[in-house]
Amino acid sequence: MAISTGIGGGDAIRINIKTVASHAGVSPATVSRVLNTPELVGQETKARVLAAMEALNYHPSGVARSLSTQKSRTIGVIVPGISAHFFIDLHKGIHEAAAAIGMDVLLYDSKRATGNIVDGFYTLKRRQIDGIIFSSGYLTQEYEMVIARLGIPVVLVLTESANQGLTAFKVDDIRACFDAISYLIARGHRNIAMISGPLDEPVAGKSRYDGYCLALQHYDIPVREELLAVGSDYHYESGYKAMNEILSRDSRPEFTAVFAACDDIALGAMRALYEAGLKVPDDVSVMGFDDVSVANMVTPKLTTVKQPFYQIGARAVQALNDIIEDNPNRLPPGVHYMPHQVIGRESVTTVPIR
Amino acid sequence: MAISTGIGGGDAIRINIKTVASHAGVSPATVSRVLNTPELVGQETKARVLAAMEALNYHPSGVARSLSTQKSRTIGVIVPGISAHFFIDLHKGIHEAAAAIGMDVLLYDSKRATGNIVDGFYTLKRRQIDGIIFSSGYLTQEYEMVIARLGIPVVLVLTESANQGLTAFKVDDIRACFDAISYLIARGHRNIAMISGPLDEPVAGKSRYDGYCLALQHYDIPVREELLAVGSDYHYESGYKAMNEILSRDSRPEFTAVFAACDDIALGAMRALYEAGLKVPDDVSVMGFDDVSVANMVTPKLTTVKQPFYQIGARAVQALNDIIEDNPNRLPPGVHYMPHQVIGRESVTTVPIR
DNA sequence: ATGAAAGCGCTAACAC
DNA sequence: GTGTTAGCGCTTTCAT
Repeated sequence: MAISTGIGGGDAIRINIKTVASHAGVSPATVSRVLNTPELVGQETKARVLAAMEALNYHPSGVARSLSTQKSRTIGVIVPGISAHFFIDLHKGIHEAAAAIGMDVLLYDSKRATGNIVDGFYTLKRRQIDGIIFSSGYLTQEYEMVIARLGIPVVLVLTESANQGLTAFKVDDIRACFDAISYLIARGHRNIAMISGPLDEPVAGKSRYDGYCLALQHYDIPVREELLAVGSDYHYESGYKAMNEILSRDSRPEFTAVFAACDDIALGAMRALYEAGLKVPDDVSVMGFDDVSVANMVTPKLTTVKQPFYQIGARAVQALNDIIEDNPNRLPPGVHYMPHQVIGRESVTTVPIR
Repeated sequence: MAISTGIGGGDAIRINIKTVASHAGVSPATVSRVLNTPELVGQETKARVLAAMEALNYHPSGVARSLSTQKSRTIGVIVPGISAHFFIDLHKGIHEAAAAIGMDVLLYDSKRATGNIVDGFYTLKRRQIDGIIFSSGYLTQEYEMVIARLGIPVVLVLTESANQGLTAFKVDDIRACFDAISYLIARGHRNIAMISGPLDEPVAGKSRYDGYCLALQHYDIPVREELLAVGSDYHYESGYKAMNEILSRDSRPEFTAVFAACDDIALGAMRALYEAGLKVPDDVSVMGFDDVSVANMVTPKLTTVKQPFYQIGARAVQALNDIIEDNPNRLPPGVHYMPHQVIGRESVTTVPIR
């Protein structure tokens, strides 16, 4: 006998709930109770158990617990790459909100060599995560089907889904860009160039350009094609290249301001302007989007539109948890817009009247 | 009977290994085999099982597997805050290397509201993580004792431990700073200011200042106290404040270059210099440390010392895995220095001969 | 307030 | 090549 319940003669003795129980002279159930519902345990029994845990250096197994309860207290986060400045605050919001409710976070990079997005869902499913926060681009029908099959709660962040069946948190990109351009127009700019992201990308690509167009039209300013350059992604280099592309067009268009689809692009554009001998903001104003931390660390400090990444992350885990716990007052599916804000700094100035 | 082995009349049928087994007309063990050691299973049996999995939309439970194998294929990472630019590449290295060997990563922020470092060890222990990568400052004796009690493999990153009992990966900070200062001296600088981190912090604080002093001494240049400002942390604001502090000293010391303990500090210093009407690099050269991505996105581009964060992260997970698997050719404990590199860009220039 | 016992879903000897 | 069975460490009715 002696199924290795304790001091049996073997290798390193594994301290588990049974060991603690027998050491404290109680049943495993009681030990479990002091761990989970201490109020249901008698004072002195509890004390004995606690002492035994301490003495035995006991650490309850989360995986055994998860197997038994069918919950892992873990949320999975699917992102496209972990290096964007972009994601720092989002992760912080997610992590802190998760920590606050005793949840852990498992990150899945959908761009990593061996995987892709669908793989991410499967991987996280295997891990028994309780829910997923998804921010890896537009959520297609295909993904929605996978999610449905898997039966995992999913909340979207910085993006939205094809048929609005999932709850999502993001900024109103069109509106935010409309406001950005209005800010520029209010300062006298009328020839405003834009460096967009890929236009076949619905959320940060197309809609930000749409916002730009809408604002121009609203103020009766013609949208001119020669003032647009489409970046191939959202990085510094793309901004640099795109700006140079505009600068080197046959008939170099006049413009007093540039609006970039994100801060990194704006920084690249500023560099190109600098190399072309143009001063920011004296010769041309530059406006970014995101308000990543570096926006405030460069000279001139970048005027931009702030996305509340931290809050978006935090709200997402709350919403996800509400779904997981089946909280009656959980949010309905659909996009929930989070407030953006134009942050005026140094890279935009008023156009001198001449 | 019918322990809910399958079609029993209940709520949502849970698909587990048994369901798949009976559906395929084999035993659970065989299903387990096609999952783990497919080569030991007959061709057509395997096919039947695979088909059953597909048909039933089966996803093996990682937690049950972990409970059974006593391994979670997860590594924990303890960091002080997740927002430093600093950590982006490190995390990328860790994540990609981990993904490559089928491991997941659980991040624990030691600065998060409810926790501290010791708490982090306990939390991760409960999660049954297989090992820990620690980068939350100097590893004290106290922490080493906790680690020993917990019996978890730990690898250090960007830091070291009190008694060298753990394997660690980092740059040789003293040497790296020596090289940085030598680079400046080779370009004619002799009056070199430094903005250090807190000097009571051994790895990035004290040792980087030591490297600075050593280099000066090596070239017979006196170390002058009025050329040092101690930052209260490693952020932009500290650099800004520290630079202003030097600039506003009673007898403003002469200097042609500033060496910062990290890039963020360097950026703050550049701002202070700019506001003081001093041009970089014409009036004063600035040298950073780290080579975070923004170093290359500002104008003038920052000359700095590159720490190979990505490689450090990747090496750490390899080393940790070797310890976990008890690989015979695993690395010995102690610090393993990773190569640093001076990256010459625009913020440092040669001192004009006068 | 506490105990007994049956699972949670998988793996790993050990048989055949 | 495949099946049997005993756990892995915890939670959770159901008794008492």
